[in-house]
Amino acid sequence: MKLSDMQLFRGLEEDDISSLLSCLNSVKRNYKKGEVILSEGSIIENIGIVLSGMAMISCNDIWGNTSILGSVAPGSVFAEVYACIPGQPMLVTVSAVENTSVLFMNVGRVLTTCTNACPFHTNLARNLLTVCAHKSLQLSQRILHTSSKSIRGRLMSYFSECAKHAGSNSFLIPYNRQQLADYLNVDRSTMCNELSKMQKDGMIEYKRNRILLKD
Amino acid sequence: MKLSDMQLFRGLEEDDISSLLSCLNSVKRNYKKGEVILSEGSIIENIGIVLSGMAMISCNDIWGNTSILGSVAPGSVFAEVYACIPGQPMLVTVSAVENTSVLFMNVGRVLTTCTNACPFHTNLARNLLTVCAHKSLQLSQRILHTSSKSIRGRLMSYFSECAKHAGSNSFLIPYNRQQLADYLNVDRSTMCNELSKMQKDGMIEYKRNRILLKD
DNA sequence: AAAAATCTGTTGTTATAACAACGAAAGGGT
DNA sequence: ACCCTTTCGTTGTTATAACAACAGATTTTT
Repeated sequence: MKLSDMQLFRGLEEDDISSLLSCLNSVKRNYKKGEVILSEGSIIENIGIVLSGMAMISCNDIWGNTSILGSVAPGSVFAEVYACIPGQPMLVTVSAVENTSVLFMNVGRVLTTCTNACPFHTNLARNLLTVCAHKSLQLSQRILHTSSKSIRGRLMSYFSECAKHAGSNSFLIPYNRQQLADYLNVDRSTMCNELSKMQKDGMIEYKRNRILLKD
Repeated sequence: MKLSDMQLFRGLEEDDISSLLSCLNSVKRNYKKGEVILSEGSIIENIGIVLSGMAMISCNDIWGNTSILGSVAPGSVFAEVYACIPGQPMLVTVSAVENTSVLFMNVGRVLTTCTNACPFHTNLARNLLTVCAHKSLQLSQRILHTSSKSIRGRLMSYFSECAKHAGSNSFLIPYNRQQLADYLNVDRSTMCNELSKMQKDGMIEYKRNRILLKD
C-alpha cells in the first residue's frame, strides 16, 4: 500500500512524505502472528501505522476475559490517542493477528507549537484530527453493536453495519468466531448456537466468514 | 466558566477567543431539562460546547432501550467527531439532563486548508485534536467498564475509575440509578439489587450518589 | 499424506441477568 | 405542610447467556 494513499498522508506528495518520515524519526518494525505490538499500561509517544498484515486492539480483565475494541487494517493508524495525550498509559493492548509490519512515527512535535522545521506539519495535524475522529466513530459503533442485551441483537447490529459498509447483503467478516464473540462481548459457543438458530429462522445464511443477510 | 479555562481554547487570550468566536459564527442556545440538543441521524457542521448545565450522549435501539455513552460537563465539547467528518450522520443523540446552555461553532474552516483569515486557527486545530483524543479515551473507558459479563464486575470497574479520578475512595457519581444502568448497559432493578448485595458483602457503602469503595 | 493444531458447531446444565410489579424514600412545587 | 412526581430498593418469576465438554471440520505442519 502506498503511503500517499493513506488517510494520514492525504494531500501530501511522495517527496513530502519522505521528508516527514525522517523529520518524525519514523522506524519500521515487523511482528509475527500473535506478537504483542504495544501493551496495556505502557506509555508511548509514537503512533503506529499498519503497512501490511493486521493488528487488533483488545483488553483483558483480571479473569482473563478478552474484549476486542477493533481491528487495524493496512493503511490505518493506532495508538494515536495515547500519542496525543502525553503520559497517558495505554488502556489497551495492540497485537498482530497475522505477520504484520508497522511504521512508527513520533508526532509529538506536531502537537506542540511548531518550530516549523518542516512545512507539512500543519497538513499532518489536520489529517491526524480526521483519523482521530474516525477512530472515535469506530468506538461509538462498537458500543452500539454491544448495546443490545441479546446476542441476536448484537449480531444483527454488527451484520447490518457490515452490509451497509460492503454495499451488499453478502460480505466477509474480518473476525473468526472467537474474535467476533470477543468483539460483541459474548460467549463464543453461545454465539455459534445463536448463529445457527438465526439461520434456521431464515434471517441469515453463513459459511465460515461469509455472511448473507436476508430480509 | 471562563472560555480561556477550557481545553479547547488553551493557549488563547480572551481577546483572541472573541475574534475566533465571531470568525467561526458561534451562537449560544439554551435548552430545558430533557430537551434534545442534537438528534441521531442528523448531519451537523458545528461542534457544541457546554457552558453550563449538563448534557448526555446516548442512543436508542429499536426496542426503546437506551444506552448512555457519556456525559458532557461544562467546558467540555460534543459532536466534534461529526463536525470533523463532514456528511457523517450522527449515531447518537445529545440531550440536556438539566437546563443547559450551549455554544455552537463552525470549525469547518479549521479543517480545510486555511485561508488564514484568523491566525488562531492552527492553535484551535491542535486543541481540537487533544479534545478528540480525550473523547476517544472516554469511549474506550466506557467499553472497558462494560466488558465484564457480570453486573458486579461492571460496577467495580466503573467505581474504581471514579475513585482514581477523585483521588479518594469516596466520590459522587454523575448518574442516577437509571442512567448508571444505561451507561453500564444493564437492567436498573437488577443493578440496584447487586448494589445492595455488594454492600452486604462489605465491598462498598453507598447512599444515593455518594459511593464509598472499601478494600 | 499423515499428524497436529486450530477452529467451528452442538448439547446439556447452571448461573445470572432481564423483566414486571410494587412500596418506600426523596425531591419539587404550590 | 401537603400533594404529586420521580427515583430507589426489593421481591419473585422467567428467559437467556455463560460455561463445560466434546465431536466434526478445516487448516497448518512435518
